[in-house]
Amino acid sequence: MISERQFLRAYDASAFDRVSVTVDVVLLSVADGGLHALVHRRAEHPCRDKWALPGGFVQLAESLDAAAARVLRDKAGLEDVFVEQLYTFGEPCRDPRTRVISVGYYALVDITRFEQAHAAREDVISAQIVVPWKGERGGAVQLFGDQKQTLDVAFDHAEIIGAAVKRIRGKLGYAPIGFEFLPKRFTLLDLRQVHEAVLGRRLNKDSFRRTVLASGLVRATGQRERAVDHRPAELFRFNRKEARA
Amino acid sequence: MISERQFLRAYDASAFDRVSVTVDVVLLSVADGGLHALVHRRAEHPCRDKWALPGGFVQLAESLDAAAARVLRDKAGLEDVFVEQLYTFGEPCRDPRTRVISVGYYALVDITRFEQAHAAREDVISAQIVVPWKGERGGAVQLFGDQKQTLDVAFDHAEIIGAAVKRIRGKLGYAPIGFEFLPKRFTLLDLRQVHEAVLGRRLNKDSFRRTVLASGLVRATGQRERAVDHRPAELFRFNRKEARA
DNA sequence: ACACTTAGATGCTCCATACATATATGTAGT
DNA sequence: ACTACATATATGTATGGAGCATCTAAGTGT
Repeated sequence: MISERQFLRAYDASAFDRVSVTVDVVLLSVADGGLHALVHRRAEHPCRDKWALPGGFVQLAESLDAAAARVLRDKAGLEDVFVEQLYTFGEPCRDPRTRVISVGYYALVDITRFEQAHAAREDVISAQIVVPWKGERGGAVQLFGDQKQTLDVAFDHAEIIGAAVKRIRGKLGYAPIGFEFLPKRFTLLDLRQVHEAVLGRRLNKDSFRRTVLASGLVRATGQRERAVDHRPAELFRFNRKEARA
Repeated sequence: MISERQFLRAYDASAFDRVSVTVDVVLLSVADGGLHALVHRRAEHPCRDKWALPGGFVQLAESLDAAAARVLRDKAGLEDVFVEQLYTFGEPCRDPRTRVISVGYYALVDITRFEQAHAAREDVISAQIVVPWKGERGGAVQLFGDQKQTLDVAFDHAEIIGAAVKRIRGKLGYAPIGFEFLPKRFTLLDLRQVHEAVLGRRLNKDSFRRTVLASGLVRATGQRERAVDHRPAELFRFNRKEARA
């Protein structure tokens, strides 16, 4: 274990006109009517014991997208995930060690894969927890744990999470990204609840239904949900071909 | 003058796990019913004589936004410009010298300032020309000069320009960015022509008028345009206060 | 058989935009 | 001064999507 002071000295010595570039991934999912982001507790300086996004340095021969995929594979055990670049954060002092520019990404998974990622890497990273995002207050992103406990977030990662949420909120209106939060088969209620969770407000049941059916983005499977104590809803699939057109 | 070969050797020698980060700015304006981007002819290797975006390396103690503002000041003679981060381009071989990651920015100015930027720096950069953007063909961005001459664009800068155009096209629908292309006072025809140029299609005259007036984003000045051989239109101003709300 | 719950369909209203028409206000020509 | 012309500006109408209410369908539990 080395001190933060030692860290700073070691990094400063190698700093010239080149900088380090990292990729930080906001892994998002929807559960219990809210958005959740995956964070882990940092085991080392700097920001030790604070909560941080999974991330890693970009390798020399590796594209940014590849780095994001690698981070998801190594730190969350996930492959073939919907992932897109978000924004690049480059304030000179965002990392106390040296100049580190972070290219933010966001990834969207259904709750099953999210739980897998949550459980997968307890050996490598000390802990990973689910953090519901409750909205902004005074311009700053607020993260809450189970009992509305404010999280102590490392670096500028709260800002990155906030930017990710803002981005998918906007994108939900014109891009078929809600499906990424759902399993292969889902009911229209599931889809609407995803949208409500992302947007943070209730949506009209019938309008949502009509809009989605008219969009051609979903295809009925003929199957129905099971083990419900009411009329079972039909199960739909995401119509990826239509989404491209 | 040194050769491309010398360049590669010099840069390879200093390459380890850190990378260079540049900022490239797509300076856009609207004229003659089309979007124009500012590019200059590179005087040095690599990509000598090809057309490139104004850009520069990010300094160690400088934020990304500050780097973009510096590039605009030094290479285009512009200050206080609307500028926003676009996307970060990081393919390993996008620069033949070494690993260079480029944070793309876009800046929007009215045609007067664009002409200023065009004329300002002929001493430093060999030439700067206006490039109308005509649309995509086969997925790749096509750049045309005066006589539909396809430009030979340096690095992946055609991709960056294409991304900028796509971004402002989408953003025009929900953000007040069309005003950035206009002088302080403008007619509603001016504003509509800006929107048409950006979107690449005609808009309904009356609907546009009603929508804009109802948005509260413009404030009538009471003045009218002059020296036109028809009924003069009223001059409006961008209502920045309303835009924030 | 009946109550209960949610799914799913249908009709109506409201609002924003596209489209059409009418009027206003300047210049230019006679 | 009058008229032709061009564009600005205003108003009316149709269309389509979203919100809202109501009705029927199809399961479970008593």
